[in-house]
Order: sequence, then structure tokens, then C-alpha cells
Amino acid sequence: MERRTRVRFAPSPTGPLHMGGVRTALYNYLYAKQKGGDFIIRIEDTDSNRFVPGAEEYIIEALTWCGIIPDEGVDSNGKVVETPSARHPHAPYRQSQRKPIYRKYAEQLIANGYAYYAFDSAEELGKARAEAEAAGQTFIYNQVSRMSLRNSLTLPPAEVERLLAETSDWTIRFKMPSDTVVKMDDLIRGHIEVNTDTLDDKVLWKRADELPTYHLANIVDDHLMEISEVIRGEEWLPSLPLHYMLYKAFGWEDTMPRFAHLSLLLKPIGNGKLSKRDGDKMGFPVFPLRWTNPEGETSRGYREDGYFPEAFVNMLAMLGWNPGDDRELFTMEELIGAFSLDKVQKAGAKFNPEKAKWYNREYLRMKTDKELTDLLVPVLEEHGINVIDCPKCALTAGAEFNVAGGDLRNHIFTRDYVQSVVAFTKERATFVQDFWAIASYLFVAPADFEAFGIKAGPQVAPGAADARPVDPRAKVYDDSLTAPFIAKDVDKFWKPEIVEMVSKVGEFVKTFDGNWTLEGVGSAIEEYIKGNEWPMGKVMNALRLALAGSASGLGIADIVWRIGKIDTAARIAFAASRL
RNA sequence: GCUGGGUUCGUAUAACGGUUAGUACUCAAGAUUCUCAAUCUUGCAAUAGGAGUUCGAUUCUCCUACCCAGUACCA
Repeated sequence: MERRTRVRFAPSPTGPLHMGGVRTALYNYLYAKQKGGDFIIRIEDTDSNRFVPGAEEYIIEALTWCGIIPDEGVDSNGKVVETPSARHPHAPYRQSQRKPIYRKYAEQLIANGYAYYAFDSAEELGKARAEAEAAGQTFIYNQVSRMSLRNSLTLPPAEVERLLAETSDWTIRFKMPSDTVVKMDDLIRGHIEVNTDTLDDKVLWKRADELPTYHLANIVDDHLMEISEVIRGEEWLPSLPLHYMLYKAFGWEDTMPRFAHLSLLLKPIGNGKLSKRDGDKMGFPVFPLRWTNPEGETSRGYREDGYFPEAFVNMLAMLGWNPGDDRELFTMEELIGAFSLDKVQKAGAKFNPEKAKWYNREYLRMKTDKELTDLLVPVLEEHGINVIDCPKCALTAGAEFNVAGGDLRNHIFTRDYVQSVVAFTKERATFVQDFWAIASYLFVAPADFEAFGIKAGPQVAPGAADARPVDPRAKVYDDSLTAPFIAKDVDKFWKPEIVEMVSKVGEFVKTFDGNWTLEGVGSAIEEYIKGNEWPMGKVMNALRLALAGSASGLGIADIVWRIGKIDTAARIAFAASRL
């Protein structure tokens, strides 16, 4: 009589899903899939005050991006299901739409003596709290204090009847029994015991929006939806006794789900849980997707920062869980196979942004050159680079390709050219967008326009309102497409005697008539420098400076072969005349 | 304050009560190269403290310290 595994992720649509929430969803998903069970989404929107437009859609989109696809609660269009069907028998899955369901359960509790009506106003309770605090104590609505407060336990029945009939000014509270030890079991933490005397009479039904609180709605829905395990955040551990008591009060002990409380994700430095602030301060996202709140503030997301969802999920999975061995790289399928709740860490895990990047780097390297090329092309296009699939089409448009497949002047490149750049630079990249920082000079020429009083940005026709000095060379190289020269490298490597040698190398390349292959050109340049007994390091670095704008970067042969004879010579000539 | 949870290198973690306490990230050094990165090699670095149980404790028990959560008509 094994029970079908059914777990749920029950977010509250009060804002974007935090990465800790994604982890909770992920662990639920992994657990369900491993057991061949169901992963259900339920929206816990019983607090109308905190509802944030767009949050629900965000949550579903974020989970979808991560590959965490619900079996129930959300349809294939990403909408929360509102009407029951074979696949979604428990609809609606939004608690605000389940309002009629809860009321009778609350009344059942009262009828059986497990709950009572309370008529105390917010002001009265606030006053009681303030008085207790002034006396150095904490006010608790419990079995002691409830007898001196206004509720259906203390008021005459007739008065209770009258208040219920004439006003809607009441809440329902759980009648916590006195001096009872609640014995609980947590799948991660083991056995826990709590005495009910330390607990209070929690509100189960709110006057404010005439809806149940989390505690009631949660228990009722988990029961109705036949949830077998509740895997949720540690912040719920203190209310676990209440939830146990509620299952008991309803007489649902036999089908009560098993519980697992996950520790929190902590900030990288210092103490406390990970918050949006930490991300802003330390420069990493805390949300899976970019989020713009109703006030217009935008928070960065892992997706927009260039993380692969597989890397994000893998990283998250390893934060607080391990497979029991040294493996660190897992596909979703492998995670499903390896996951186990008893390997989940009890203590909170500090998030490490560096490790997150490492994961992305690993996944980037696992991508094929073709996959990365497909992802890089849009990035290049944002920088004004044209990538074409068929060289013939571009030839009719006037492109003049060099041997590698690039037309530097017209900023047109073949897909093969891009792929070859990807192939030999991928080990330097962490994100797809890094390729531009690493190899922009294989697409555009370096130039330090600022040094000549020429502002970066598109050139403007003379006479225009915001006319800037026009660099004559801009006819050849569009300055909006340039990589800058690194000033300190210029100071260090651009010495007159070396420039002379570099210029000669430029002439040598321009008139090179051997076989134009990557290896051939590379060794020819080296032989030429060696033959002249020039200092290899100094010349090569100056050469790179002229070609790439920086003394550090890709190999000379890699650059020269790709940009071709003409551009190599042109860049050297430009640097020699202007730096 | 009270209640509950937690504590192995800086971080994430491994270690049926018996290991020189392992691995990964970070960091440092070396190798390599025309530079940088990558790569390879090496290194730095931990059982919070104290009792107890035991032949033997990172592991079990208790105490202390510290950290976290909850203490709402929020979830």
C-alpha cells in the first residue's frame, strides 16, 4: 500500500521567486520525479494585501526556464489551472479561488472544539502586546491569556451569536491544548518534540480578507490534493507542531504527509539569509529572471546575466545537497536519479557566486562550437556585426572575404568564421557574452579615439548640431565598432625602436606570399623576427598591441591569420602613425 | 527574552565509532607560451570550546559559545 508520491511547490505571489525558492521547487521536483510521482504547483495567495501583479507569471516562467515543469496545477500554456480536469483534478490551484472550500473546515474545527471565534480587535491586541512589553514580557494569545480576552470561550453564547450574526468582526483561532508534547518527525532533521505550552492560538481565519491563513489553507489543500511529502523552507519548522495538531484535529493523521524542512540559503559574507541587497552589493543575481517591480526598480536575473539554466540548476542543487561522492556536474536527469533527502544538509548554505560562475564555465565548455555560435551571433549583431550563413549572398552585397571568412571593413563575417573564433576562445569564456570582450578585435579594429580628442560613438556629419571631430580613418573603420587601446600597455610596449620592427613585420605580412595557413603565417612571423635577431617578446607584445589594442590576449598567429594581410598591415600602420 | 533548529579548511561538502581528515571553488607558487587566459604540478587552509561514554569520538550524550529561524488577522 505504497502511497503515490505527490509533492507541491506552493509559492506566494508576493514578488519574484528568490533563488532559494527555486531550490525548494527543484528539490520537490527531483523528489517527485525520482519516485515517479507528481509535482504540483499551488498558488498561496490568501494575503490580498501582499499580492503583486506579475509575480505568479514570473514564478512559472522562472521554473519553466529551469526545466522544472509541473505535472499538475499549471497547464501547458503556463497558466494556473482554474477548472478541474483529468490531469488537474484539484483545480482551482489558486487559494483565493478555493475560498468556499475552507470555510466548512474551519467551522468543523469549531464544532469539534478545536477552534473558537475571537472578537478582539487589532487595537485591543496591540494594546495588550504593548502592555506586556512594557512589563518586560511577551504577550501570547494562548490557553492562559485567552480566558481573559473576548472570544467564544469567554463570552456568553447569546452574545457570541449576536456578534456573529451582526458583525463580521471576528477571527477563528486554533485552541491549542495545554501541556501536550507534540512528537514530530522530519525527513531531514529527525525526531523533534515540542510542548504545546510554548505555542500560541494561531489565527486560522482572517477577518481582514475573509480568507483562511496559510496554516489552515495549507493543511486543507495538502490533504485534499493528497500530498504525500511536504518539502519546504526552514522558516516553517516552528509551525510544524501546529500543523501536526491540525491534522489530528481533522482526523487526518493516517494520510498526513511526511515533512522535510530545508535550510536557508545564506549570504556569501557575514551572517543572515541571502537577500536582494546582497546581490546588488556584491554583483550577482538573487533571482532566476530579471524582475521589474511595480515601482519600476529592476533586479538582475541569472538568465539575463548569461547563465545557462542547466548550470544554474546544477549549482543550486549542490547548495545543501551532495550525491555522497565527488561528482559535481549533473544533468537534470542525473539529479533525479541521484537525489536523496537524507543527503540534504541540515545547516544553511552560504551561497558562493564564484562557484556559480565556475558551473557556467563548465557548461559553456560542454556546449558544442555550433551551439555556442548560435548563441553568440545575436550578441555580435548587437555590436553591429553581420553574420551570414551563405557567403555567396554576401558577395553579391559587396563583401570581400579574407581567407578566414571575414570582411573587417564591412563588418560581415561568415558563420564559419564566428565558429572558428568560438572554437579557440571558448576555454577563456564563462558566459557567451564574454566572447566579445575576449575577441572583439577579430571583428573590429582597435583605436583610441579619445586620445585624439575624438569621442567614441557614431560619427556625425560635419555641421550637424552635435558635430564631433571626424577621424579621417573613420571611412575605413567605424569608430562605434572599435576596441580601445590599453593606455598602460601602450606606455610599456610601444617604444620607437620596437615600432620600427613591428612596422617591418607589417610589411612582411602584407607581402607574404607563402601558404596562408594559421600555422604557416605564425611560424613565418616568428622566423622573420628571429632571423632579424629582434627581441621576440617585445616585438610580439607590441604587435599584439597594434592588432588588438592590448598586450595581453590571443596568440599573434590567431589574430593575423583571421584578420588577414590587409587588415594586419593597416592596423600596424595606423598604430605606428597615431600612438 | 522565549521556543525550535544549526555548527568539518575562507566557501560548498566527504569521511558503517578506527583515514596522514578527502574533493571542488577561491587564493598563492612553479611549469608552459610571444602576452594574457586556459592547462598541468605543488602549496596554504578545518572537525567552535569543554566535559562525558568508549580501547578509540568529526561521528554518541550533556554543558557553554556563536549563528539562523519563528515569536502577525504574512506566507
